[in-house]
Amino acid sequence: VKPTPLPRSFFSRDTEIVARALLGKLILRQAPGVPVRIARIVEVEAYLGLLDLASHARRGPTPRAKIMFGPPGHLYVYLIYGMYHCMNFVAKAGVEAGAVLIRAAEPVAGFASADHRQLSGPGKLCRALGVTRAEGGVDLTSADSPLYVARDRARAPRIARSARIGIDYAGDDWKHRELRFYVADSAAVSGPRRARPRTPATS
DNA sequence: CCGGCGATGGTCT
DNA sequence: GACCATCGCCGGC
Repeated sequence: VKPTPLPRSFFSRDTEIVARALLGKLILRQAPGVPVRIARIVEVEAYLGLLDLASHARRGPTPRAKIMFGPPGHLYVYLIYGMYHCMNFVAKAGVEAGAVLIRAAEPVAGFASADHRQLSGPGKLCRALGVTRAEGGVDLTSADSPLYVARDRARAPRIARSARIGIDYAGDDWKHRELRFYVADSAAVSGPRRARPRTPATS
């Protein structure tokens, strides 16, 4: 029996709220001839749409960005540096055009490798899940979709936050805003942690 | 362990 | 024609 997808109302909220709420949720990836792959989200970034100078939606509904101006709960996938894909969940419809970038996850089931960091980074995540622009626009709230999102049976994780990664081109206002959220104690988080635990001296 | 850099192609001006 | 929400290799310490 498949887990029940999160409803559209989950995604139809402020993008920052959706981003935080996605931590600990499960991504279910189903493709013909491949076992179902399941991953638990541990790192995300909120992109606030038209006004956000770091967002692809900042120039309005261009061909690439127009999916973010549509209904929430759909998938936005783009190609970066000519070789990697990144996946986003559309969070808020209409003019706001919010989206949440999924930056890292923990493998739960269905992966060929045992590497616990194989999903640690937005490009690595899409590569391991086989997600490309071909999946762009799919409905994340249907159990029949090639990709959907569901609750996990787990307590709410401890959450930390920081500035977003790789957006130095955005103005001073936006590049410092703490719109990256991650599970504080997960080893699968990519990039820097706010307070890196120091290795205790070993005897 | 850390910083620098190149790969590679779509998107928008 | 410039830019880019990345990754992993390579060399220096």
